[in-house]
Formats: sequence, C-alpha cells, structure tokens
Amino acid sequence: MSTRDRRQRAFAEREQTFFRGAHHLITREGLLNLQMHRVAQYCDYSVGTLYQHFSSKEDMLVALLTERVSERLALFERVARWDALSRERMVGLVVADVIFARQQPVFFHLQQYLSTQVISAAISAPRRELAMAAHKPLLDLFHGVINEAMEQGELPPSGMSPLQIGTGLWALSEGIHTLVHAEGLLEAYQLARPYALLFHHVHALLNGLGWQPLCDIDDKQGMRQLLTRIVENVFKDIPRSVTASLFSDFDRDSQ
Amino acid sequence: MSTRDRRQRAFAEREQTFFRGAHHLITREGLLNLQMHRVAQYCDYSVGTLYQHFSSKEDMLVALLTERVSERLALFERVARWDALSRERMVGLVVADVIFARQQPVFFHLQQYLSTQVISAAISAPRRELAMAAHKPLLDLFHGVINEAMEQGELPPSGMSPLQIGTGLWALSEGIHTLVHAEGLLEAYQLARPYALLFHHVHALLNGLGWQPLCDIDDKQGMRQLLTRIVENVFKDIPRSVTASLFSDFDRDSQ
DNA sequence: ATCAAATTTTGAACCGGGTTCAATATTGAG
DNA sequence: CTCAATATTGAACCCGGTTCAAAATTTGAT
Repeated sequence: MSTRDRRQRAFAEREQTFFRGAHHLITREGLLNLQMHRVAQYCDYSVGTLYQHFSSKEDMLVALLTERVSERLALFERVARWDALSRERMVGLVVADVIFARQQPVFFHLQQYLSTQVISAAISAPRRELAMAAHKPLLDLFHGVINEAMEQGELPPSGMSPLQIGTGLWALSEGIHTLVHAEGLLEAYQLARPYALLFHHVHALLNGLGWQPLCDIDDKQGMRQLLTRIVENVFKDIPRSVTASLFSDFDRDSQ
Repeated sequence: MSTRDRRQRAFAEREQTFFRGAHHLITREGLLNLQMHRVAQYCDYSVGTLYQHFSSKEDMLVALLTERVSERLALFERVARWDALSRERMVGLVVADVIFARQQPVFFHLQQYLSTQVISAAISAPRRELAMAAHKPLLDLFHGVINEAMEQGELPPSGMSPLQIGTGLWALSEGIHTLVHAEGLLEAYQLARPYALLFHHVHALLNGLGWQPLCDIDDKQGMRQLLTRIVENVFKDIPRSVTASLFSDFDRDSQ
C-alpha cells in the first residue's frame, strides 16, 4: 500500500526537520538552553508531535547524536581506504576525530554529556542499544586497522585483542578532547596547543605498543609532515580553517 | 569578637552536615534523583537555609566535590612520599586514582558530570576557580613526580613540560575511567578487566615517553608484581575489597 | 460528494523540582 | 526587658518537560 509508505516517508522527513531544528537551536543558544517547546515552535509543529518522535528530551539528543554518526563514519572511511602504513592510518583516524570535533563541536559536547554516567543512566535501554549499534561500523573500522597491523606484523601481538588495544588509544584521544572542551581548564593551566599534545602522546603510546615503524617523538618536523601527508591525501577538501588548527599548534611551537 | 567566630564555626559545621546529607542521598538514590528540598529535609533544615550556603544545585555539587579533594590528595601524598623510583611512583598515582574511584564512586560520577562542557558552563566562575584552586595541590604532586623524573634523568626532556607530559597520562587514565563508568559500554563490547587495560596502556605510554626503567609490557607477572609492591608499601591499610579489583583483573587473565 | 471511523495534530494544562522572599523566629547589645 | 539586626522558614513562584482530551485531518466505503 502506497499510503503507508508515503506516511512513513513524511514521518522520516519530519524527523529530519526536527534534527535540523534542534541542531540549529543548540548551535545558536547552547545545549543548556535547549527547550523542547522551542524546537517544536522553530520547526512549526506542536510539542505533542515532537513527542511522537522522541519519548523524552534525552531520547531526542541521543537520536540526534546517532543520526550524525554517519558523518563521522565518512571521515573514518576515507582514512581506512587510504593506501598507507597501518600506523599512518591509525594517526589518520585520530586526525579524523579532531576534524569532526572541530567541524561539529555541538556533537562533541553532546557525546560527552550523554556518556556521563548520570545522563546515560537516564536513557532508555532500547535507545542506547540503537546508538551503540549505530556506532559499531565506526569501531569496526578502527579495529580493522589494528587487526591489519597485527596481521602484517607491524604491531606485535602482546596478548591483547584489537579491541583492547583500541581502547587505550580511544581513551587517550577522548581524554584530551574532554580537556579541550572543559570550561576554563586550558586557560587555567596555560595548556596551549592541546592537539600537538594529543599527537605527541599518541605517537608515544604507539611506540610503547611497538607499532612499527617507530618514530622519534622529539622529531616535531616529522610529526608535522605526517599530518601534512594525511591532510593532503585524505582530507584535501576539508576547509583550511578546520585543518589549520592541526598545524597551527605546531607552527606556534617552532617559532 | 567571639560571637562572630562562633557563628562562623556553626555555619561551617552546618555546611559539613549538608555535605554529609547530600552525599548520603546521592549514594542511596543516585545523582539523578537528588533533590534540594530532600537534602534540606534530611539535614533538618529548610531549603532557604540550604540556599544560604550554595547559590544553586550545581554550586552545591561542585562544593561537595571540592570538599573531598583532600581525601584524594591524601592518597596521592602517600605515593609521593614513598621512597621508590619515579616511574613506580607514577604508576602508584594511577593506582591511587583507581582506589579513589572504587572507594568513592559518587565523586567520580560527580567529577565526570561536572567536567562536561554543558554543566561546567553553568557553574559560576568564582566557584569554578575555587574548585581549581583546591585541585592544585593534587596536580602539583603529580607534576612534582614528573619533574623529579626529568631531573634525575629517568625521563628524557623531549621539549615537553611536566604539565604537558602529565596531561597525556591524565587523559589516558580519565578516558578509561569514563569507559568504566558509562552505562552498558563495557558489557556491550565485552571489555572485561578495564583496569588491567589501564595499566597496560600506562606502561606502554611511559615506555613510549622513554621513562626509565623501561618495562616489558607483555610481562603480566612483572606488572602484577609492581601493583603488589605498591599496595604493600603504600596502601596496606586500604581494605582488600577495594584493592582486590586491581588484581582480580590480572588473575582472571592468567587463569 | 458525503460521512463516519481512524488517525494525526494540537497546545493548554499538569506536575515536579529548583529557587525566591515575605513572614516569622532568634539573637544579642544597650 | 526592649528592640534592631540577623537568621530561618516554607509556601509560593516559575520554568520547562511531559501528557492527553479535544480538534483537525485523512481514509475508505457508500
């Protein structure tokens, strides 16, 4: 029956409208000031209709986050497809994450907020499972690179599964992002160049894990060159304004 | 004038009462269900009096968190005073953090929740500065160990300040804790033994930074022995039930 | 085209909980 | 003892997430 299909399509389209509206309002007024009735109003629907799509505010936020995984995944996929050494691609994945965080700060705040024990406990189990399922391809890519590295002997086995290795890298990256996004922390401790720091520690960790080819973590030039190569080969179309933040950190350093 | 002093003392005592009450209620019913009027009620005061101490709910939570920094600091200080190699002490600090997280899960959730960009933006600047000032001794200890390591040539310079080195370790540790505390994540990805993972990656990172003496990250026995030594020398009085979680991870592994 | 049943949309009303503040109680100096 | 200053109280306010009975629209049969 065509009626049913049309209805479903309309429903899905409206959901997109809500996502766009919510995103717009968060961008303009911050996550803290987001109000459900304003989202509905902005999209020219009533609150009741909004609640037909999402069972609660948190529910909507998780759905919004889940919806944008595809963009993050797209960035990751470019790196995965890149014909380079496994170690270079792993660094590329971290670059992808930095680019995503720069391009879509709202989603980083969302992710951070919703990962919190306090909030995540308030999210319904089915919605959480949906969100995790949506993230799975992303993790699969991540673990795929680690797997390849092991198979090609570039990463020594060490009795750890790709998932376990990945966790450490993920935690390090996530931890730095948390630092970057926490209000006033960087300023208070005069921590300039957080992303230079991130790559420094990522290389240190990769070296520590024995991921070949090892690199000299004091060789700022070399690290910068790798970033340049990644951007040139994988993220050439990303606006300079976004990728520049990767380097400006290093540039300031060398001056 | 003695009256003023007495008043101040009474006020400070009452604040402690509120802290105890809030902590008790959070422990029993979760941070999500904490209500201001219940805190007041539980402490046999009115909400108005509660608001004489704290300008908002978030304000109270930050104050509560700040108040317990001293306990965390106490754990850190034991490690700092321990007569051992700088690298051993650094691992000891990570152990201290795990112990604190185990002993005071409420405070870890609080910390995580309040570090979120969304929430931290809602905290008044003076209160935030107070909180940071309270954390400073803790960070000083941390950086002190790194400093010593550099001075004694156990950690090569590499153009990074102690603060910058510390950030990576902090981020890694914090990231793993986030993982551990996020609802359903460990289960979903069958990530058992998160703390074994933490120490594995900490050692890998320390090796990568060139922190002497390097250790073999595949040597599970050696890592376990270091943990035992730390507990024996520094945390002997901490209940087995708390420290056991450090090892059980490894034990399960070796079986 | 007409109508009634089914479905969808609406937004005023509800309600929980953080916050305020006018009324009340307590304190202490003279 | 008195009164002004100070501290405490909790009912009322207000904001914002959520609900649901009423209104509007769509559908399918006549």
